[in-house]
Amino acid sequence: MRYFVAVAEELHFGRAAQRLGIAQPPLSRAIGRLERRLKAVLLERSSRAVTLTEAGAVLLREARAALEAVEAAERRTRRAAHAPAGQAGVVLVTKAGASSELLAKLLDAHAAEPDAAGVDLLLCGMGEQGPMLRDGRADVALLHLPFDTTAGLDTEELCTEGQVAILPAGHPLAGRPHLRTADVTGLPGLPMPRWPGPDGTYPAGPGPRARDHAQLLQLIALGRACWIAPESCRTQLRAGLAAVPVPDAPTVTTVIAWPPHSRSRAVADLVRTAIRVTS
Amino acid sequence: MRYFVAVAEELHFGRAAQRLGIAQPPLSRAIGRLERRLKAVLLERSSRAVTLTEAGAVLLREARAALEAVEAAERRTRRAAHAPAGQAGVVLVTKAGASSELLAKLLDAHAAEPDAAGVDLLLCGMGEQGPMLRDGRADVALLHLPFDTTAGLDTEELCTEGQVAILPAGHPLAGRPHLRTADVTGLPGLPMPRWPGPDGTYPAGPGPRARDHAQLLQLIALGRACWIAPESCRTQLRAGLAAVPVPDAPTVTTVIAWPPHSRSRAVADLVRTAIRVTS
DNA sequence: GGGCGGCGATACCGCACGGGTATCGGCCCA
DNA sequence: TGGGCCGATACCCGTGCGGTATCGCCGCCC
Repeated sequence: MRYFVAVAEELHFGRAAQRLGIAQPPLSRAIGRLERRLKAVLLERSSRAVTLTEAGAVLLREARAALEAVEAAERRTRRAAHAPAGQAGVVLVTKAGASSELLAKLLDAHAAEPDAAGVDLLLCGMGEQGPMLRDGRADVALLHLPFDTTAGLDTEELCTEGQVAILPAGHPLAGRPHLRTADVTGLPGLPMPRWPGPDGTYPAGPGPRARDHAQLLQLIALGRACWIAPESCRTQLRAGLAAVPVPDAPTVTTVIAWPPHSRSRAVADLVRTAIRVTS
Repeated sequence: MRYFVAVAEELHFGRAAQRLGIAQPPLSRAIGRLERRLKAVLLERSSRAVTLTEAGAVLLREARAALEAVEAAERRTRRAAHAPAGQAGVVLVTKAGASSELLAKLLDAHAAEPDAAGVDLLLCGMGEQGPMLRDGRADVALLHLPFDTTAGLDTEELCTEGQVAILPAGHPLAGRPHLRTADVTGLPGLPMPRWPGPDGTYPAGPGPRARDHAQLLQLIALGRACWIAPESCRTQLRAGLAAVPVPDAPTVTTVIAWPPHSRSRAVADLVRTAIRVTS
């Protein structure tokens, strides 16, 4: 299956074999066997190009999910076994720089519980929490709707907040009591920065490129960009930045999420604590 | 992994091997290899009994999910390939005897769409829709909250309705304009029937045993039981049965659900049609 | 148009892993 | 203390997977 996913992604047996660290002939035969076993033609080979059939597209989606599931099984088992003193730790993942206040309250409250499991914190980029939960690198996540997707996860809502525009402190708009989204999106000389997608490339278009929140804030302080962010980030603004409420921007909901089949006691405890802290 | 799940469920190498159709020694070695590969002790063998370690319990949960995922991959691919004329069909699963009116409307509306994919209908027992979606026997399901769980599924709400008590036509309560839950639950001589769990066994306690809706309705008509069910079932009541609203019973929400990673065009079409039909 | 090069399939070979049978070793129980 | 149960080990065998060499096909370019 790993083999098939590699070929389906590369659409090229040679490169796929290279990526898998095997030679090309065994790969060809493996795919052939898979096709015979499933009694399905997965790839159309036309001597110049390899294309996915409809069945192949189905298998690609499903096989990715299946591989993630077995990776998750291996990783979680390894973690459970290697945990010191039989105390199974939980890995909590969230976007770097987001919800830091809530996070601090949650970690403090959880640490204060009797017989609390250890919590390992894992910070990631935007939109990476879902894959991390699915492939077992993490057990629980803090997500921010509507930016993150909760597809396939169990969730509990924690809190909602409005958004603010982050501007250079000296900017004319920084003194306003509030702004509309339209006021901020088209500012000459203050474009929204671009973020790298999951594949590491930046979308085309104008705007400076930023890799994380620190870079973003620095760009704004330098007067090269502006941004719209949840209110709670006001507590971590550095000098040279101003925040102005944007009432018509969508409200942001922070939720705690976990893969539905892995509701271990430790995860359930953490979720309960999170709800208690925010209610 | 299949091997480990078998042993973990049987807690007995001999029986597990038998269930898997292999001999016991290869099974022992396979588990040993797995433990070495994961660097984890999964089972405690004490010459008289086999018990799961904490890591073993984690792997059992995760491995079940992973196995379901690969089963799903195989099944869906097989279906996609064997579909006649390259027209990928969708399997819609729902509880036998539930939502039949909505179902009819949905199927009619969908068949009337241009270029609609074929829909295979699959009826199942209570609470079996989740596993069916997860292991690929079905692609979309109609669920009824709060009876079914939507954990790990993407859903769209379709409709909500109150519940009614189903009583023998001649029963004294059958003439009332409405009832409370408490009026129905403790009726002498009219207990709630018991349903078999997923493992096929009946919970202990009083009440006749029923295997499906037909048996249930017959039991009620015979004056041996009563039941509380969603309003929509009134349209399919046979003679000898009466339905009385129960305003304080929880309202039932019918949702359409699908596994999040498998949002194929055909599934998306069906979901859209379902929303249109019920809005 | 013919030679060339790229690419997937096939042929053939060796090893290693998964499966089988026979047997051992520890433990409970009679 | 011996028998029976159960998992582990020993040993053997076949299949499957991986490797190298080579073929067949088809665009491309000189």
